Amino acid sequence: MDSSDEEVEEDETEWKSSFVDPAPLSPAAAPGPSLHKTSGPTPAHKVILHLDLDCFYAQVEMIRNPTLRDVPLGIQQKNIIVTCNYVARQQGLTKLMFVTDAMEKCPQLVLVKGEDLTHYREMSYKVTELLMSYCPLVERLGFDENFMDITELVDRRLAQTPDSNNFSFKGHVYNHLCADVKANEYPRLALGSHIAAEVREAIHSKLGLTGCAGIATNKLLAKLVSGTFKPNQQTTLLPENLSDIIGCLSSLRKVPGVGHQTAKRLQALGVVSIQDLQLFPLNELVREFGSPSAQRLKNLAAGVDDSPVTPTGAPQSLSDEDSFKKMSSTKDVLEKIQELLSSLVERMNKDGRQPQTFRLTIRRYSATNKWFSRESRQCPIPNHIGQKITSGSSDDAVVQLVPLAMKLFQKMVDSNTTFHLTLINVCFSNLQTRGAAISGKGSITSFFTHSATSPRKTQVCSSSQSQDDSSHITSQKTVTTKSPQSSEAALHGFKWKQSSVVAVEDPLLQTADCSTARSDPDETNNAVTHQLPPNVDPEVFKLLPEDIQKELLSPAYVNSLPSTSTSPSAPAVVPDVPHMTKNKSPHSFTSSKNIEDFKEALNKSDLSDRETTVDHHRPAGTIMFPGENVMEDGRPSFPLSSDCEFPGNVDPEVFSELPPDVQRELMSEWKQQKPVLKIPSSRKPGRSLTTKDRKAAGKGSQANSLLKYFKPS
DNA sequence: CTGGGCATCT
DNA sequence: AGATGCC
Repeated sequence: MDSSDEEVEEDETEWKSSFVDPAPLSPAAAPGPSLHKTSGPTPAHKVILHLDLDCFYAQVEMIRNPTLRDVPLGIQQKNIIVTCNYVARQQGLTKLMFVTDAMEKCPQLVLVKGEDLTHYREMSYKVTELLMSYCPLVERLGFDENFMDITELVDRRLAQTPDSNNFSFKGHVYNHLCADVKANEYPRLALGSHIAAEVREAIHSKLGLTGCAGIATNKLLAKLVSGTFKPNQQTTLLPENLSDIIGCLSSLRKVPGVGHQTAKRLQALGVVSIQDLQLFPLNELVREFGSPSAQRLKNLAAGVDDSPVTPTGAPQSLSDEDSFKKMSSTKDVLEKIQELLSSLVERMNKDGRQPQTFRLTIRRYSATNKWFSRESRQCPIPNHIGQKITSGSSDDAVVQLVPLAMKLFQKMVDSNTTFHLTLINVCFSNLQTRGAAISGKGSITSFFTHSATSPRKTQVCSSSQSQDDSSHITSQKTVTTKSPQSSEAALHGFKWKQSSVVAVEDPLLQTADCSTARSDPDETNNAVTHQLPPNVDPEVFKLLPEDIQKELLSPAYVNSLPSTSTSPSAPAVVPDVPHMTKNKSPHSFTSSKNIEDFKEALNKSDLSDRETTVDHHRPAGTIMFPGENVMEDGRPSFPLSSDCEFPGNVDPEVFSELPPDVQRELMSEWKQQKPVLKIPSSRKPGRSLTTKDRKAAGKGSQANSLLKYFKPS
């Protein structure tokens, strides 16, 4: 905001002289006088390291199957070679080629399917973990790139270097054949290059991976320079060569941060090259992009990047998706969602955190629009379902999530009209660290809560920078929302960390399962289920929105296809190497084991499901639960005491979807909490409880989590 | 004839 | 909720 508060990332005086056009200056690059705001040691350059693993997916597959090392290898996702090893590149293959083109160019190409990212993801986090053992400021960019702010590491090393006249560079120095003479001019970058070499060596010796590194004074430059010598090499950029590396970019698209859309808009302004952008009047740029974006673009064109390395920590969302040529039946959608959810729930469980939000995303086919226009709907995840995820009752969780997903699907797609989907994505977000905080019984003795009470370590991690840096960082936008998240992540990274490496089950979490195993003999006989299409489990069916039920029972589906598994085994594809955890096994809900699981789930979730009724005349949007009478306004019809009304911010529709036992639990919860929460029945529906409200009201009680059912609007 | 993730900003 | 951008 205030330019005077901004840290001066780029020491202009060091490179400006070599820069042809000094016009583009960062707003942060305030004139001299405002510099001595901080009287720290030096407002010196940061030292940023960018690490970029070579053809990452291919490397992982070559580790899993070493016989692939010597053959041209391509990683195939659908019809695309997303990456290939260097044997293949020698024969002219590049990233993101079509399979047909690739096979044409290289007939001996060996293909490995790469749609399941499990192994890549696991290896990716191992790399990030390893980097974090050097310094906490590690930011991921995709699965195969990491930024590190090694300023402190460098300065520490510099402080304990006796001979300040004997520095050298490891690896290449951009635009220098032999830059060691310059090493004493740039001792910190020189030390950075040594750290980079050590880090790369560690990645190689401990994980068997090679990669490139770039060492520079900001993220933009580090990233730009890291790719200048490939593969498995590293390059340092001296400030005096800034204009070189910026100037030799062939197009604006090469600038990280300038994507397809931005480049198009710039082109419309007549801005095509870096130089164009450097010379383009800021005013007009602001008119097109707004002030922040315009300023950012200007800075990028000047090689200026004041963005901090923001520790990534654990991901803020987990998602799983699949794309396909055509999907046009509700049954197929249902099955695909089941498949995606099964795998996603497993991952979520290993992560250990509890998701509070579920999102379903689709992409519709459109001749013109095929790439873009995804649509999504999201909803809160009822706590009892979230607990099933964290407690490991994955099949139960899936069974209960499918109806939620189908409900969201209905909001986007009218199943009465024809539709044509090309992608489905399921996503968990709003990930809560305090996993199974079940209060009804027992305090939260979980491992997490314990660590959460000692936030000391967090501060060490996230702001152990020099005073200059930390004050700068906290003045940046990122920290307000992100820092709490990443602090959490840093704290709880343990579970997250362990899970990504070994998949350890936390016994504390397991004991936290609140499901009081109520065994109720249950017979699943009803008149409807025997008409169900194949692959649709009756128990799942019962939980589905009524419209979906109708849809699935329509003659079109009942009469159609025996629907057996399709196994498209491509000719040239190497069979997957045998491994224990096949995450995306197309296990659907047809196996008897799973059916048993669902029965068990239903038994646990309800005590009175003697009979099942499906009311086809029920208005859309309500779900019939077995054994419960639900009135049309969504309120349960079981007797309620007069003082137990819905709080004003309860969405009846959401409430109606809850399993009966949870509905009862909620109602009794309200009876108890109402005096505490002081929710007037006249409360405006538009306003929901704030986070603070919830914390204050529900601290340590189940209400805290249950109240999250309510829609904010 | 187009991946399967992630993140941020609006 | 969508757009955009990164890999």
